[in-house]
Amino acid sequence: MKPLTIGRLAAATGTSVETVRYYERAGLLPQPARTEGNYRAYHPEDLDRLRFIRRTRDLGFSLDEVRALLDMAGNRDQDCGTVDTLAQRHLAGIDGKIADLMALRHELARLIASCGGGKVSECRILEAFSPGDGRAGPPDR
Amino acid sequence: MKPLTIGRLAAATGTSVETVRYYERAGLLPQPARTEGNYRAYHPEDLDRLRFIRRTRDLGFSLDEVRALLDMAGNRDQDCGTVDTLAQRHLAGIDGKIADLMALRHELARLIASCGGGKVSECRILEAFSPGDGRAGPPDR
DNA sequence: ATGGACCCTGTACCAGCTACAGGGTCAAGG
DNA sequence: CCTTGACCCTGTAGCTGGTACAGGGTCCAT
Repeated sequence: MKPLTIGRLAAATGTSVETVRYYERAGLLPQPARTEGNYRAYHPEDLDRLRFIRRTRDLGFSLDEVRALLDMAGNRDQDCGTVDTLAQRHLAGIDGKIADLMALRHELARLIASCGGGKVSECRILEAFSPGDGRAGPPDR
Repeated sequence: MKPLTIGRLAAATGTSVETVRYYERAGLLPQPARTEGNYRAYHPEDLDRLRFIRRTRDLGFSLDEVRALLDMAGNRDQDCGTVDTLAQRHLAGIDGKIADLMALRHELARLIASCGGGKVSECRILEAFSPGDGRAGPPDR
């Protein structure tokens, strides 16, 4: 049966080889055994671990959070409340980001709606980017 | 009257001095004149320009986009359609991000709701992070 | 003249990768 | 057996948008 090289590991998880090595450097993946020719030789469990990492990354957790989650997942007898807490906090962060983007979106949409074409010198969008005074108009140079 | 030093410029626009210098390096702000003692000496127009930059950055435009917007604002006789296009594209990008975050948010909320407390070994959240098979559970090591 | 606030340049750092350069290894085909 | 090409190795630099020093110089008030 085929050895689990870094290329195969990467392909099986939709990761790039470089990213796998990066995760190793970052301490998310263990340093694997090496073959005679100094190739990384992974165990099938590493596949699970990497999939876990990808999944949590896809859910927007930072590498630090992923590390914490991996630790938690390792302590099978520990209470799962910490996991829940971390997830909740992450959810709150996401909600914050959504709210920020919505506000921004509305402002931008309002600006765009105000553009009636014409020359730059009378463009409402650019005006809105400029300071609120009635002076000379947008920045020089 | 007081010379417009970098500190004053920064303070007047809610920017840090370091960021102002960074914008200069990045080509967003012109290289200002220098005093005898090699201090940057700004013109009042630079204030406008920096405010423009801050405003567009707050609206989520990248530095590249800001540079483009500054160029457009400089060509006062040009058609403002390009500005509109850039803004529209930016809006679409924001909408995309919002959609992504919403999807992510729902998934995460679902996961959190599934957590009934207890030990890590039976935690639904961690399970959901793991590969979809019924095997040994979360990553080792 | 001295202290403190300000300014200067240059460099390194953050996340989370990505993209080389310059080599070594391995397996298949001729 | 040798070559070719795909893969792998390490190490380093780059990206975005700043932030944070270190180690110096300047300015101004007291």
